[in-house]
Amino acid sequence: MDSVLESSRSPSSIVRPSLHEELVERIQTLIVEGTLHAGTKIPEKELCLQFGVSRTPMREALKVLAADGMLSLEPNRGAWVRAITVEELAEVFPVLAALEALAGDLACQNISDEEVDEVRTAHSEMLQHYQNRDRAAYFQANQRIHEVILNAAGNATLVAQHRSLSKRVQRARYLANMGEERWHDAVVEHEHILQALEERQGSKLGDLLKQHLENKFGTVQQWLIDQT
Amino acid sequence: MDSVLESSRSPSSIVRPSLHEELVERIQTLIVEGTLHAGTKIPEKELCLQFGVSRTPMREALKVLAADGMLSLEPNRGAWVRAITVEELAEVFPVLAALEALAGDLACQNISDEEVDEVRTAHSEMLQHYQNRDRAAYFQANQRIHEVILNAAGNATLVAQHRSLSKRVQRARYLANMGEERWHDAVVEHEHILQALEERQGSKLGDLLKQHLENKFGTVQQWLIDQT
DNA sequence: ATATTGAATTATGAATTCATAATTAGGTCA
DNA sequence: TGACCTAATTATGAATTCATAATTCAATAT
Repeated sequence: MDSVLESSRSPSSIVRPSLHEELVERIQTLIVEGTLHAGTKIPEKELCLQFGVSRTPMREALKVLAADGMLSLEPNRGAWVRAITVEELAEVFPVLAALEALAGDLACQNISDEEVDEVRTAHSEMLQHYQNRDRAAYFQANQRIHEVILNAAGNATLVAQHRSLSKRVQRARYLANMGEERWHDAVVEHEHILQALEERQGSKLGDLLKQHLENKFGTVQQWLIDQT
Repeated sequence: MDSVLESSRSPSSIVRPSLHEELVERIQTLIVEGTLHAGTKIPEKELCLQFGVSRTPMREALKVLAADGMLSLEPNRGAWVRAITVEELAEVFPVLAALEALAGDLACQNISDEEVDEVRTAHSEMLQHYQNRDRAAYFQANQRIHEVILNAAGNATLVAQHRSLSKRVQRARYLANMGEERWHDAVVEHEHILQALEERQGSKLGDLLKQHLENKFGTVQQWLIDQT
């Protein structure tokens, strides 16, 4: 989980994250990027060697990641990368949707014109990438839109909870390619999302984001099933 | 955070939780019960002595608790029990409310008649305790109602997220006594909650739970402000 | 050839040790 | 007395060590 806490005592004290925090980040990245893939064992020793740390901070990091649901710890058998199941996906998406809905609602109360501009820009870029059928770039612009909205909600706890859940499904989400039809619909949905945001219609934006995510769920679920 | 994962390989394998897991539980309890109180330093050495463990599993537990927001780790200065601020309270409650709303909605789809009975029973007990102005017992019955609804939603991820956030505000929630008027209103709200549940009106139940929690927020916030 | 046993190997969980940073205590000087 | 500096003490972060559990692999029996 991402910590909500920022606890530097002096305003600009030198932030030297402890080893385990650094490791949590790094290992997370390895998982999301697929270097460490679902269902496989975490090569503790290797990772220690690779990162040049001892087992102590490495194991601290593994404990944190396990508490956050990224890994599972099998007693005396080590840490394993959690394979996301259809069941878990079906659990995570509604929760994520509820959090996004809240984010949308709050964002409309707090968002600055500059932030709306950011969303607009990312939206235009996304459209461009859609025209070019550039999935990777589309995905990135899309992510940015949701990120700006989430941050605009001005609720660090909400951001932390969302990120924690988001990470668990991020890889599946990235790999599950939308069909042509669904992709088109997604773009249309984003048009409405942008509009609701511009008009600061919080409740409506919340609903749209929720629906958008639930639709995405359909795609990801199908992909996961196809993976056997 | 609570882990969502259950990973026993054989059906009824002997569950021997690792030390750090056990410690996470125990320390959590110490915090919620107020033995370790907000703003104070965690006496690492003492706790090790008390629980008869070495620093290694203790520190693993502290890392997990910090990741979950219960503690903050100050580099080279140890772990401190996070003091909940009005700002954090204002962040946590809306998220909790959104999660409860979802839980209510899902619960109406999945809840069994037996579970509704459980809620009814707890509700009656709660009324009795209200009559007697027995705050502690009221609080407990109240907690049980919300717990049954949450579990009835049948979404382990949702339960885990809710519990994680709930713990952070649980102590404040417990200590903040409602005024006579608010208490009465809370009871009335619970009547409506029970009714919506019995009629399986998911959307309505969600709204009621959300509103109920937001009202509770008012009480807790005021209490926290009064604490200076 | 396959299944089974048991020793050798390896990995894990936890205690201990060690280097370094922070805190405390004691002493000096204004 | 009280502020300031330094040495001693203590606590922290991380590496290492150690006991035990799991796994591997060769040898044997079926």
